[in-house]
Amino acid sequence: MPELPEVETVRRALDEVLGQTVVLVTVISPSMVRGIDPEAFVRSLEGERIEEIRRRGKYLLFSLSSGATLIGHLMMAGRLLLKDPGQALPPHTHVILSLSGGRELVYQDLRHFGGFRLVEPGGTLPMGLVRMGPEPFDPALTAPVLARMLRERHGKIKGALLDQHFIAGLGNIYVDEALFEARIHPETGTDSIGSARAAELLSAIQSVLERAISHRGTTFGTYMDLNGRPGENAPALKVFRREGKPCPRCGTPIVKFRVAGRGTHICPRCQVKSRRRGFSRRPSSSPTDPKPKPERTSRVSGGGIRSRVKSS
DNA sequence: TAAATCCTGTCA
DNA sequence: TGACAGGATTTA
Repeated sequence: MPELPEVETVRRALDEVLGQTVVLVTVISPSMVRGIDPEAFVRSLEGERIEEIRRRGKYLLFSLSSGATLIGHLMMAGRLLLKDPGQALPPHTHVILSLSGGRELVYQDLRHFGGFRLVEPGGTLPMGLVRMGPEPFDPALTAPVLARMLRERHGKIKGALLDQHFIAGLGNIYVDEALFEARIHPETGTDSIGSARAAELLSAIQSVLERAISHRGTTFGTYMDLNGRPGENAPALKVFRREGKPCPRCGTPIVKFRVAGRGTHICPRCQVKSRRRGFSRRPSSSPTDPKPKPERTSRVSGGGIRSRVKSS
């Protein structure tokens, strides 16, 4: 599934088409063009030169000569492919951009979840893009900043990391990997992660993503890069889709369960729910244990003091 | 904040 | 044959 490393891999390969002009647009599946009439999409896009291609979170943004922006999202099964006109169209092809360089940029999507938008200058961007959280490699995202973001949020850490408004670019694979790397249980409350562990988490997120980018992404099923090559990061994964296999750190079998509606993989020994002193939960709670009782008193509100004991 | 939803191929 | 996979949007 394309997450930040996969989309970044595609973006880098797309440098090849910079400066080229879109000479012909073929929309095979009108539903893959969103927020604009497909005929208007074709009319507006034809003749545009591609000036710049950026990535923001999991979005691809093509800056065009008129000032408009072509926005693409691969969602789960979308693929961009650069091919010669003679080559057969791959199955599930929805949109084709024929480029002045002689090649064709093909969008295929097995599940019809992804697609394109075209935003005119001054037009409204998709909300997901407007409200996108910081990039994981943004220098402004320091450990203290992340620690504060976590303190100000409620809910499970996995839910927060999957939320693009919280932090951009992570998906199920790299959230599981980063939490393993940082030894944090995915159901840990965001507001119980202290500054030290927030710093470990940020560094885990960055190293997991860096390694995946250097391997040109992770391929399990459908993801391929612009030239049809699979990514090579799968063997570097330590917990994702490795249930039953030994934890690379301690040998304990990896377990899979469900958090935030997603399949979640952890080492039950390395990733414990809470390590805070003074809050020792029942001796050994396994991830599949049903919660005995919420035992949550109403949250402090209305002038309550939020962090009185452990200020960072 | 979190669950339901969209979609279709794959696996049990 | 039905559960499952999953990112973003919508709904509660």
